[in-house]
Amino acid sequence: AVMILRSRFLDARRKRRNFNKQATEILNEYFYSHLSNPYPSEEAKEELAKKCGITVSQVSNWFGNKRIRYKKNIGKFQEEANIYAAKTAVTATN
Amino acid sequence: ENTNPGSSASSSSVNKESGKSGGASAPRTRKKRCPYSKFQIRELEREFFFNVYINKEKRLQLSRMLNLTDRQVKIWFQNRRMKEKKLSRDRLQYFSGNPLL
DNA sequence: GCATGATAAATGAC
DNA sequence: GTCATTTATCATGC
Repeated sequence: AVMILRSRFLDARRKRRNFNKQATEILNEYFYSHLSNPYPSEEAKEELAKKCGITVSQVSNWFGNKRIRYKKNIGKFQEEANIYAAKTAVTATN
Repeated sequence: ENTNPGSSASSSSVNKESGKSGGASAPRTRKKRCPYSKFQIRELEREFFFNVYINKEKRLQLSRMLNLTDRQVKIWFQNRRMKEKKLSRDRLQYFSGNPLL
């Protein structure tokens, strides 16, 4: 009985909701500006979580998914990579 | 419902890689993740309910019953403890008026 | 129909 | 042992 309730709690949490566009922007900006080492520290994760309005676990999930999906098909993310590369370049010059 | 390498008679299959022997052994590919059956999960959860840490004796017994390696059972308990810890953190957030979510 | 977030096996650092 | 992670799988959004 206890385990049933427990599994209910888990399954309920698994109902997924997409992040808002601003949060995705922030996460992608960090990812593509640290493409050589896309492993944010614990402090960086907390800061990203606060800025995005999500939990640290959700930040870890996002980076885990992003790293492997990027590695598996770099070509598919090339356009996206260029966009954020240009974006960070602009902010750097300003 | 399950094509697990453990569900039935097929005993001698996948694992074994004990090879640490003479040098040239291949890069030993990572074992492909195979989800466990409902029966296996039920028995693992049942034991986890009694004690979060499993001793070697029960581990071997359970691994034979479920057709898993003792290493798989050991790792399952490790992951299960981490899962329980995360659940505790989530419950804390849930009951402490956190404006997240 | 895939994109996406979360979870479940499996590895490795420490 | 913990714990961040990789990888595949699951469940949902759209």
